[in-house]
Amino acid sequence: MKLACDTCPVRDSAACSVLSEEERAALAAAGRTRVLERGEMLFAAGDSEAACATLVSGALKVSSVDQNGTEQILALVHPSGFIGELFAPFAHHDVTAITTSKLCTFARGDIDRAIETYPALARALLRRAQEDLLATRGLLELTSNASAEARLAALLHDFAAAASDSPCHLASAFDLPLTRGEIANMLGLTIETVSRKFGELEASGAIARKGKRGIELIDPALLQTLSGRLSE
Amino acid sequence: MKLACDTCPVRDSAACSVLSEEERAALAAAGRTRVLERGEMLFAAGDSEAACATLVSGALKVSSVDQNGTEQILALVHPSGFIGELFAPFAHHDVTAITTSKLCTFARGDIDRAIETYPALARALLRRAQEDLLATRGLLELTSNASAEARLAALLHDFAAAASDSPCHLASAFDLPLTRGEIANMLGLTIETVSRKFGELEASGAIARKGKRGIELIDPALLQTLSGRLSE
DNA sequence: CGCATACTTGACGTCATTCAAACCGTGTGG
DNA sequence: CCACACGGTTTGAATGACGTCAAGTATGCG
Repeated sequence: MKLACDTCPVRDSAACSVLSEEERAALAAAGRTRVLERGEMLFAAGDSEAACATLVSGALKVSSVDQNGTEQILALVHPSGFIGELFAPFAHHDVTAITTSKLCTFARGDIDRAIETYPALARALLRRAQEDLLATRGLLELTSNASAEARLAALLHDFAAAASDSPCHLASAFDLPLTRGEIANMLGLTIETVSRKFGELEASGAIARKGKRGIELIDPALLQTLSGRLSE
Repeated sequence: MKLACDTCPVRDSAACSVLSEEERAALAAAGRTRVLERGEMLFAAGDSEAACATLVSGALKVSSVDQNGTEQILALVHPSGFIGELFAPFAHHDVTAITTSKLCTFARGDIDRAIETYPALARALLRRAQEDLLATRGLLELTSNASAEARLAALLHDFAAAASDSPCHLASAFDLPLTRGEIANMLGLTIETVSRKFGELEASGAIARKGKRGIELIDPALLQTLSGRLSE
């Protein structure tokens, strides 16, 4: 499918937003849009010709599978995020849709060429890479030291921030983008522990559960306290 | 101090190696070399005008301090590595020398200008950022699921690889670049657990300890097995 | 209606932490 | 030269948090 940049919801926030109209059109000629349903993979660890992509809508997870066969979620990708290891000969991780996702994909060679041709694009991708690095280090801080309760509280806090429109406010109610199992994989816990801690957070009055996925923030300040983070 | 690129040990591997002689000279005019002793900080979390730097020799750690006051090591930087958050208004983490380190530092404004002027430099930094991302995700995989023994075994394996000259061989003996406390902070463990696991690794015949810092690899294959990693 | 998938809950075991004490190499001062 | 203190390390015993195993409860889909 051809790209339709004109109506793209992330045209002002994705990496390609730094290009001029003509440059964008030239890049778009090489790209293809693709839709992935939940569970479909963009590429798997080990793929040698893994595509690169900008996420237009939906959500992806970056994960790996260790020798025990358990999945470990390393990052979530939100709309306008960029996926792709530009300099590695093969992909190191799996990338999978966690909700129906629309992507703008490019062959590696085309992206390589675009980076050479449009220096601004290289700078934009550099910026994204540094932001990804920061996010990954945040997850690392979380999973290394904190208790199970603190990890879950912090993750809920992040989800509430991501679900909100404005960058500085929390959404007071939102749906979990992940299953319990995925939350557990992300936080380095088990499903059972996550489930128990959800119960404890609800009992403590920090949150309320609405069905399986719905979360309502009753006491955001308490959640923040439990997460063990200073108010940022 | 002025830069002396001609005799720089990382002149062929650092980000600036992609520049031509003239370009490098122009960039060097803006840079300053700096030496940090163990424990000295390049910059601290929150600094608004944190410098950027290429590490010439020695080793650095990137760390943050959580509200309990415990340090969490997020990454190690080896020679030819680049440090600096180019797009953030302030530094998010501390950067500290763990051995006497020689750096090539640049003001943020100068680096910003260089990235605009030399597209190849932006691409080189993009590559480094993606490699850093990969390394951080590796540490994330390690600390999330693995047992204390597996974490330590994997870290020792990495150190052995880093201490070796050739990228595919392990050094058979090397000195630990970190104290027990730093290893513990890096792996999300306590000093006591690290010390115990060192004892168990030695008892199992995988390694031998020579003094406080020295490590000799007796059975690298066993170490790999204990680390729970498939042979890569 | 029946099965599958996701989630919850309980009892029990295990591994890492915690608290406490001893150890060791090094530098300092008597 | 020895006594001493100090930082880093080792070791031990007890506690506790999370994992494991196992059963039971929704929710949804064919």
